[in-house]
Amino acid sequence: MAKSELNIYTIAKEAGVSPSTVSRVLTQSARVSEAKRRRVEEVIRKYDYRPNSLAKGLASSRTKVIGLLASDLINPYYSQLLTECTREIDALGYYPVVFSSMNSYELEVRYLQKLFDLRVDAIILMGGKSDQLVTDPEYADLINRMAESVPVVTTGKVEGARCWQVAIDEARGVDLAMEHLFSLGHRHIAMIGGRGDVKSTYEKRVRYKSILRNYGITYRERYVTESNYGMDGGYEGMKQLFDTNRTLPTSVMAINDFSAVGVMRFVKERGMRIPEDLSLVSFDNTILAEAVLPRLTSVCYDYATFGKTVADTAVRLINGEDVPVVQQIPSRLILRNSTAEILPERKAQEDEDNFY
Amino acid sequence: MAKSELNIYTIAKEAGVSPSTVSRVLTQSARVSEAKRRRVEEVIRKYDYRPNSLAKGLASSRTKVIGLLASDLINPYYSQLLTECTREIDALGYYPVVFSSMNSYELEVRYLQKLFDLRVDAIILMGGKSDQLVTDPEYADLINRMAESVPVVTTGKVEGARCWQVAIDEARGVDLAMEHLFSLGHRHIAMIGGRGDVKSTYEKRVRYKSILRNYGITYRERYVTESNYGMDGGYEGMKQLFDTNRTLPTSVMAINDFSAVGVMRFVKERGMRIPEDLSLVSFDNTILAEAVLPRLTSVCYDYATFGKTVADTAVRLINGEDVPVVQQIPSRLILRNSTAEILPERKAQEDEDNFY
DNA sequence: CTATATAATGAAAGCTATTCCATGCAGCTT
DNA sequence: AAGCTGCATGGAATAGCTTTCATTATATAG
Repeated sequence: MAKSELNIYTIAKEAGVSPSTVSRVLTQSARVSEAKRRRVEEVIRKYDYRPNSLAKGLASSRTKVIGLLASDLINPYYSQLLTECTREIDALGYYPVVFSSMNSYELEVRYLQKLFDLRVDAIILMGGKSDQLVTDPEYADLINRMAESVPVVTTGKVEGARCWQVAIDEARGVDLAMEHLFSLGHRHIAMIGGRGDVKSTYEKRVRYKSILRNYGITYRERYVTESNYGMDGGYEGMKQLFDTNRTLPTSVMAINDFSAVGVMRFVKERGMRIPEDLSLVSFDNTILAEAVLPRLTSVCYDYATFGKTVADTAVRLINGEDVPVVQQIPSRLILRNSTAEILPERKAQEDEDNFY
Repeated sequence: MAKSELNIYTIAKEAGVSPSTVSRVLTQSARVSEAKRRRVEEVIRKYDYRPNSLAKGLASSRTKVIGLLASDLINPYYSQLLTECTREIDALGYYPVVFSSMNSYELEVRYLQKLFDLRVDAIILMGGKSDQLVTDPEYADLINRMAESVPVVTTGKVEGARCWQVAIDEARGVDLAMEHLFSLGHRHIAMIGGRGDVKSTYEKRVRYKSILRNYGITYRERYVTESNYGMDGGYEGMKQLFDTNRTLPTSVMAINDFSAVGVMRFVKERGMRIPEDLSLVSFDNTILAEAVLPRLTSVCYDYATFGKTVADTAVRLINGEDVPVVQQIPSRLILRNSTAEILPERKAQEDEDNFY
């Protein structure tokens, strides 16, 4: 681990120019005579010199780095979003650095601060505290303090904080899913998994209720389960549904692909089939939806557009451009094999109002 | 975006001490009288002062950041490894920053350099060029240059480069998988997916052949397919197997969980069942292996140990400790439902040497 | 009570860039 | 020929911290 001893002064001396000139060659910020540029570039190549990003950032107060903070890497929802966002950030000439808070609020706050300390040019927040229904005022304060010197973009709305939001149109997603189920004859639709204190989940539930009302269908509390976002959450939710209903609903919306997998597992264990005995729609349309059999009909957010919009927003804010404070990402429904028309006998059951 | 104007001098002045003293309070590098410390801490809190990491890193030539570069975020193999590694890095008092090269060698090189420019305290490489069978000499050179001033740890061996390796014991994994299949009566075992120019795949294939030889079983070229690491790779591989063999092998090892899913899909489409008609073992044991039905019997690397070892290695190198250049992570086999005893009729077929 | 070791503190240099400002010089204009 | 313009360049200040060294204050020993 030798000392590098290699800096802009070394290069300048070796090339017979001033550090300023070397800097100009490096940053291409001003014109340098052809001869000197060539000479400097030669020396740089000869020594494999690489400018120190810390010094550069300190001196210029721009780092060309955009910091991403996601609450999880294992959930493909974040992986895919991160990947697309990262791709665009790169295309726009910035470096994307990723932190994962591993679902810990404590880490999230710490890393958020570190991102600030590192003087990244913009901060992008995905999930976690920024997706809570009730915003922790301290968290909003923190974001506000950062927002004074660095643009902050989130995928959830942080109440009372001056930051930009690129959000999914949750309501539209629920519309699509439910319309699809209705069109297949389903009237008894459960909503499995997720926690009500998470904004995106809360919004889905609100829409779910309101659609039922519009269609004149009774809202049943026991059709909505509260559980985590993993497979076990879906499994538990389905079990709960099974335990609290004499007759099962004919269809289920799972809060994400993981929980849908949990639902599938439970259903399979009880000897029922998907989609024949139960239609299943999930949200997120991650790679998981393609991986299982039957493949999942899923609400899709178009990660490419989503990630791109987030990245573009960040960069435009860096450039001081005007950007709408809220942008919505449209949802689509990807039809696969986990949904089917309700069976006649189930339909009959329904007509007799045999559902408990 | 107001100017912060907030630096160590501001704090020093406000607290009536010198910047050196503030620095001492900040870094806890030397003793400061109780009274002054309290005073300084108070002022820091009052202004919400946060030291600039760039300046700190520049001045101290230590950043307390460890850079991770993975070739992919979507593959849960990397997500899980990254997560565990990250967890340990955090526990050891460092900040983990993640770059993803999105399977692009060009990006990998660029980000690797950026990591160096950012003066991270250590660099961890996962996959990509560092897992190629034949090391690109320019790449090795690059790593060697970095390695002069920063420890580099990889999950694959980079030929001719002075870096540390924490690798999976691929051979052992293959042993476990094949012994398991043998014990179920299988003699015709295919190996699906992956590319021979990827070291980890190459090593698996080499072991595969040598085990067959040890058991006196003919090695058949057409039982090994060359394809990518996605679901389509597994699907295509299985199709190829189907097309080039009059009688299918009774079992398959898939290069990873994704390709196993592809295999399952193809098999399903042809109306065959897993595990009854075909036993399937995969490598990596990612969350995907738990998600599909039947759940996959899979070779597991214990991501927690793996990630921890990688992180520990990096930190020990930072501290100038001696660390073995190569460390192996043991494999286990996780038994699930994708493998079963060979069917009697298939067995009979085998005895008649009816296999083509 | 002096001598000496030790703890606390400040001053100043250093880390490695960028950037503003001043200067020199060539080429034009009049 | 004098004056002006504009480009190329170097010098010096600056960004915000750490760290070494020197100094002062305090405590302990003799």
